[in-house]
This record gives sequence, structure tokens and C-alpha cells, in this order.
Amino acid sequence: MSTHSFTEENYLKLIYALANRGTNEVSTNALAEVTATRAASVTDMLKRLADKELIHYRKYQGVRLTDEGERLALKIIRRHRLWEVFLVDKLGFGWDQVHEMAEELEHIRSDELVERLDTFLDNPQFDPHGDPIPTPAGHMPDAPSQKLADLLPSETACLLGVLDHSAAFLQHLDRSGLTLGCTVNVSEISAFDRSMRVTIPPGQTLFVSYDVARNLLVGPPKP
Amino acid sequence: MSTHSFTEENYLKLIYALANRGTNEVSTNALAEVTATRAASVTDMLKRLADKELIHYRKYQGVRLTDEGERLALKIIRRHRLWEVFLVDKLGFGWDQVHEMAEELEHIRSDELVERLDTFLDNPQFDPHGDPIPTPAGHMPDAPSQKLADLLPSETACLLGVLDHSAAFLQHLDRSGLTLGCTVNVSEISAFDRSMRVTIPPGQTLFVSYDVARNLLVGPPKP
DNA sequence: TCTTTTTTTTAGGCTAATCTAAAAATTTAT
DNA sequence: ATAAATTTTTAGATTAGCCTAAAAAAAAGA
Repeated sequence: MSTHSFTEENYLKLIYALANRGTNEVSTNALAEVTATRAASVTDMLKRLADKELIHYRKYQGVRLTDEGERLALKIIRRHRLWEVFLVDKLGFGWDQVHEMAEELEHIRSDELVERLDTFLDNPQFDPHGDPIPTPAGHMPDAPSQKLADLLPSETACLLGVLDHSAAFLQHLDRSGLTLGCTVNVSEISAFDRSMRVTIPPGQTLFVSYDVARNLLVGPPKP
Repeated sequence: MSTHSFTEENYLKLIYALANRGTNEVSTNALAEVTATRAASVTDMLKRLADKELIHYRKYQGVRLTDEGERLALKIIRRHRLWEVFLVDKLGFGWDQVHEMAEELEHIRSDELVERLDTFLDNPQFDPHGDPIPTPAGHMPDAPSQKLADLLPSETACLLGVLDHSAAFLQHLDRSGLTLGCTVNVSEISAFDRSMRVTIPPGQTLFVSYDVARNLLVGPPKP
């Protein structure tokens, strides 16, 4: 019934995130980057995590989570996303304000707290940014993978999530009037800069740069 | 805008608690006891807190909080008690289950979070154990000081709080049917063991040992 | 292939928060 | 008032998590 430090939990979460885009082996340098530390510090921590059998680690070969490590990573991610739902839905924070708070709340150690929170929030399936919430059993649901930028003229889709989680991007969407769940219809795509003219209910037209469109995740339109 | 470690925050909270029952000077040994550490470790920490001007510290003389230290202590206590209200009122935890979780939640660093939580909870004045919640400005409201054990036969009062916060005591109250806010009338006091026979609505009679009665805080009966 | 560059690890230190053992100050008791 | 007991502080270690500088391994390039 070991307990883990905040730092260890953060490493696991970040290894999971890095492994699930790109190759499955995560490099020391990549971790140094996302933890904002030095490679030597990462090596130190990797040894500790390997001792605890949370990662597979062979010198110079990069790391992979063990089953137990992945289970733990998903648990942290579940907590993080549920707390974000709480902060936005119950306390009225903007979706651009909650990341830092959730980074702290995700380390509160009580399984019963998390499950009661889940119930209190009516078992949400997605966090405020459209990221899927892992199940209590430790399964990560599939996330949408199609981007708004992938659509062709005249196609219609439902806005489901964001790839860029920065406050700047989220605030830009707020100012544009783009919200998750809204139906978007592509009316025109510029051949020059790939920017899009789209319409959203109730019949509003707006222009979306390629940089925005490739950071928006979409799925089939709601009926 | 310095930030403080969990440990520092806990020391401040505990110094406040010890200072406000008994003398105002808190001893190294008393702190070693409540922090479950050794006196030598306490001395180390007192030096750090003194360097940060959060306490007045003179060797061998015990400590007192500075104004800034007390402000911080009250902030932590406010957070702790608001989170307890959340856990009980919103998530449905028992009042005997919430202390440990609140010990962690109290360290989440966001003033806006605390103030939004306060609003979400409808600005509660007391936590689930009847302890007053400090104001955002850093003022600790008066707590009731009269105990059930102080009442005389035929007197009536309202149950307002507990002095003993142990799960065992709280569960004992639950099993007895004693809840905060309920009206108690003392019908008889045993000269032998100071136990009380009391009645609570709707006309239920029960026996309360002196050990229980001196750990229950009461105030004037509700009309 | 065999240098050169990049990545990763090792070696040795630092700080916060803890410890034990011993010394110093204070308090209590005779 | 002085000896004994208690409390507090100092001295010196330990651990987690970080650092820099240097060595070693792997990858890239001519």
C-alpha cells in the first residue's frame, strides 16, 4: 500500500502523456523538458521509479510505464480531469483558468473522494477541454482524433475538444464564440492560407485560421 | 509574494491552535508532540519560520505568531473548514471522515478557489463540527464556550459543537442520535458520576456520560 | 568506417525536513 | 541555594529532489 510523492506522480503522468504521442519509449531529455529540470535529475528519478517497479528502465534506452505505473498514471489523470469539471461546472471558473489548480488537486490521496466527486458531477465522460476521463478501473476511453482542419467544404461536425490547452488559445476560442458541443459547418477553405469560413448556430459566420482549425477536435454532428 | 511549504503551513496552524488554549507562548515540546516529530526538528523549523518573520522566537522562550503568521494560520484554517463543509454537505461524507482529506486540501494555493468555494457553499459560518470559519479578512469569529456538562437540571440548550474531534467520539454521537443544532433539555444529573439524563426532540430520552457532556458545546436554545 | 555531435549517465554538491546523541539552559525540588 | 530533572538547542547524519561538470554511450555524418 505504498504511497507516492507528488513528484513521482507527476513523472508518471508525464511519461504517460509523452508515450501516447509518438513512440512508446520516452527519452530522458524529453522528460527533462516537460518537468523543467535537467537530464541528470531525470536519471535520478527514473532510478527511483524503476526501483518501485513503476517503469521499465534500461540505461540509455528510454522508459516505458509498467502496468502498475500506467494504472497509477491513469488514476492521476482521472483525478485531474474530474477536478477540472468541478472547477468549471460547479465553481464557475473559465476553462482557461483551471489547469494549475487541478495540478494540485490531482494529488489529494483518497479514492473515496474521487468516486464521490465523480457521482456529484454526474459521472462526466469528458473534462472541460473535451479530454476523456479515465474509468475508475483504469481504462482511458478513446478521444476524438479528427481535426476541424481535416474537414472539406460543406461538411458539418460537432466541436469536441482542443489539442492546444494554453490559456491564450482557449481565450481566443471564447472571443470567437466557439464552444465545445457546438455544430460547425465548413462553407469555404482558402487555398492560400488554409483558413476556413465556418457557420455556427444560430447562423453566425466566422473565420478560423489554420492554426486554430488544426487544434480543434471534431466528431460526427449531433442530430 | 512568497509561497510556503506544506510543513510551514502546518506549523503555523498548530502554533495558532496551541496558543489559543492555554498561554500564548507555545513550547518546543508541545509542537514536537502535535507534529509527531522530535524537539530538535522543531527547533530547526522555528528558526526557518523566524527567518521568514512568521513567528517571534527567542531561544528557550517559546514562540508566538507574528501578525503575518497569524494571518496565514487563519487562512489555512479557513480553507480547512470550508473544505470540510464541502466534503460533508456536497459529497455526503460523515463528519468523522473528513479531517484527513481536509488536511491535504487546505494546502491548495488559490485564493480565488477558496472564495468561490465559500460562495458555492452559501457562505457557511461553521464547519461540520461547529468550529467557526475565519473570515476572508483573517478574523476568527467567537466560538461557543459553554459545555453541556455546565448545564443544570431543567436547563435547555442548543448543541453547537464538539471539543473532541476524534472519529470515535463523533461516531458515538451518531449512534446516540445527538446532532449539531438539536435542542437538549437536561432532566437529571447523577451525583455519583455526573452523567446526565437529557431529552431531545421528538421527546427522546437518553443518557450522556460526563465524558461526553464535557466535550459538547452548547448555546442558547433555538426559539 | 571512424570522427564528431548528441544524449545519457555518473560523480559530487546543495537544501528542506527529518533524525540521534550530546551539550546547554531553564525549571523544580530538596 | 544548589543539585537534580526537564526542556531546549547544537552538532552531525540522512533522504528526496534538485543542481553542475565531466565521463560514457549512442547516433549522425563524412
